[in-house]
Amino acid sequence: MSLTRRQQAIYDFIVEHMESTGLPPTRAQIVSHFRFASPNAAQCHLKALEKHGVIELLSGTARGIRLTTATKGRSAMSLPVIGRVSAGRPILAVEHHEAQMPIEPSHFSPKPHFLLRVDGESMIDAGICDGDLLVVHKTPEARSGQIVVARIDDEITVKQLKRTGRRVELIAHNPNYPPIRIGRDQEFAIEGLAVGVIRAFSGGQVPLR
Amino acid sequence: MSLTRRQQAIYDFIVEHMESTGLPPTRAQIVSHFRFASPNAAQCHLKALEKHGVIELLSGTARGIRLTTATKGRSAMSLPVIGRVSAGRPILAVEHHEAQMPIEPSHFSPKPHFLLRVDGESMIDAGICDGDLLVVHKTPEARSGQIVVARIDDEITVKQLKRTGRRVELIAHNPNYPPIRIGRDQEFAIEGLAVGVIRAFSGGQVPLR
DNA sequence: ATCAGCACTGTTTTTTGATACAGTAGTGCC
DNA sequence: GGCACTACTGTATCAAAAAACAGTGCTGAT
Repeated sequence: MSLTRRQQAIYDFIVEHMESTGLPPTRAQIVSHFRFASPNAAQCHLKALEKHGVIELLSGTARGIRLTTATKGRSAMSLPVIGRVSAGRPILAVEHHEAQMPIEPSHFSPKPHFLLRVDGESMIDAGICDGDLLVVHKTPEARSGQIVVARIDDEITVKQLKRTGRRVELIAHNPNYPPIRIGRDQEFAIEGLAVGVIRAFSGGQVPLR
Repeated sequence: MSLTRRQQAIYDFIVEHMESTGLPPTRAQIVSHFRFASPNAAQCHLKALEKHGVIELLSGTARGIRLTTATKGRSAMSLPVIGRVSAGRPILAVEHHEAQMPIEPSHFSPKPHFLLRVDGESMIDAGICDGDLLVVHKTPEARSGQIVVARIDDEITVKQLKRTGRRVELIAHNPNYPPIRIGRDQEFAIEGLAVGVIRAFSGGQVPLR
């Protein structure tokens, strides 16, 4: 059952009012915004919205309007954003922390541990662009085909993992970058598994190929 | 100048109350929580907190307590996730709300208003894949070259905007999709501007081309 | 020793705000 | 035509809530 046009307007006003002032509106504030002549107009609309289940009215309390949809499942978790990783230092070292960013952990699986700023275009065909924040689950294990954050000697890189028998390869997703084969003399470790990407377009700029 | 132990407790109670009920507490609620005998105890504490600049009191309004910006920055802003948009209904209508997700608004510019779930592969060469959440700034205006959320008649689509003189074209970024030219008889509106992308890899699955 | 500031009690006044009751007008439906 | 439903006007009442005023006792600084 969906809202009528007028009910939607009332609902939008409540949301807007809460965002701008931090408080739900009173009946009187709804009345003055919509130029109603009677507080009962607002009251009836609120009752209708409650009947539709989109808000909850707390009887007898001032501004007792609660949004039922918005209140659900917000367990924001703040993850560290890792910037340029300097050689020879562990990836989560304090000096690599660029910022802290809240994300919804339940949106990613497995559980994310940190965000890594992507440097370079080598994974562009996998939809991972320069400057993107890669959402990473910290783990030393990964299956062939997964996108991983890997360390070769002291270099951190993001590539697709490919295991052929005992040989490990890191596949770039950009025709200009050849696959990387791990030599016997190289130190290799998987730092984490890519579980998501967060990108911000800077000023309407588009990452095109 | 920092808060006293007692003032901190009052402040914590306000934050906790707002998180659990969605409303700031009244003086009476502070009184009953701290077992005060007088409403003035609460009133004086609120005045002290306001003097310290951590809250703002809206004079004469019920529950008129606002947490100042310093504390607001810590908690992420929760944006609605818009799923499949049904024809003929406004994009932000309640029935399209799929979920609510906290994000860091300052990470995106201009200010994001909602998240739109991307349907289809038409923008894959711009790094926007099927199932991605597009971070959208709601605006009816956009410049040529920007990626927009547009409505043609009753269909919502994500494309790159191209203006050539008076003609408007929507460019897909996938060689299999031709550009869309807007006819004179078609209703066209820009719903918003893409300011970012959030993607979750489902179970190590990689979006490859 | 005194004074400012904190942390309250106790009381009163005045708004603010919720909510009930009684109606009116318009629409779509069967 | 009658009924249900939306969308209001207009009035009234009472509880919830803000906020002022007048105090008390304590602590720590000058």
